[in-house]
Amino acid sequence: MPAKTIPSRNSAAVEDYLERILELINTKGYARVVDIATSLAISQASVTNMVQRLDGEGLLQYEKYRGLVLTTAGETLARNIARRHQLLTDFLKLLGVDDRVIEHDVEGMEHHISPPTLRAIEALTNQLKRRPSLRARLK
Amino acid sequence: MPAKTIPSRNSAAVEDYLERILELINTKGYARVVDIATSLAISQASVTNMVQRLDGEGLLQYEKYRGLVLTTAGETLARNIARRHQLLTDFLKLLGVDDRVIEHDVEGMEHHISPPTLRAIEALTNQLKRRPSLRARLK
DNA sequence: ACTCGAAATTAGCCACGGCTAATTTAGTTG
DNA sequence: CAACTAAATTAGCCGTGGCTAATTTCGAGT
Repeated sequence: MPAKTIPSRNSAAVEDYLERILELINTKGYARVVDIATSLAISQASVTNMVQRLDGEGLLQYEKYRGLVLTTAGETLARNIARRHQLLTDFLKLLGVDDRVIEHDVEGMEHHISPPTLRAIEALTNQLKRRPSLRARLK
Repeated sequence: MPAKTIPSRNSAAVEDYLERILELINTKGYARVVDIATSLAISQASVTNMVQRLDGEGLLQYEKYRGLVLTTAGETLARNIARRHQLLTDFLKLLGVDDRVIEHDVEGMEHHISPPTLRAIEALTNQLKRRPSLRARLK
């Protein structure tokens, strides 16, 4: 059995990067530094920096000037982040929150929702989906 | 009409400080640097620093070695923050999330919930309160 | 009034995650 | 195949918000 990876809490920034990288790979087939930078509205230099860090943390494999791919660990993590993002978006959508506000708030809060809380919100969302009368009462 | 205050986005840190300061004032009648530090689990030096900044931003009045009081602006802001915190806590409580998890998650996410989202969650919470059968379905 | 300990402050440091400017690389194109 | 341009990288900077260590202030008690 190989050495365990140190837990190393993932910062909100790390999660944001992974989320966008996965999204780019899913939609374009690859994630270049310039695309990540544009998507996150930050400079290419900042992206290069972070990508090197994520490589060091084993979340992606990166070759200078060549490109990057997510590792298994990185992809698994990114998928979980994306799923959490989608769940929160669906939830707020059901509550009738405006799309712009949803986007803004989810981007902020998603990094702070633990698995148990997420499961609870998921259960609630599912109930809400099959109770249009209840949803109507929320306006 | 006096000069308008510059919007100046309040950081999560600023909100945390104001929240604790109001809580201390409400429970002990005053908020000393040492109490704020203990409550936030950070050093007294960090608190002194931030308190000076909050004074500069007009959220509290601070006199070296003497103490501090919230300004009207600071108190109003702190009350809104506290209310948002309570609302989120109540909501997750109704969902059956564990108290420890609630505390942790609310502390993280509270700073990212905008007023419209908060209102939507409030409305939902109120419906949930009068539907024990629905609540039961969430377990 | 003095002393002494707790509280507060200052000075100087650090990591994070941004930035710009300058440089290097790679790929396309004439 | 040489040159040009877009992409990427490096170097060096900045603000935020923590920290420790050293110093200063305050106030209580003898």
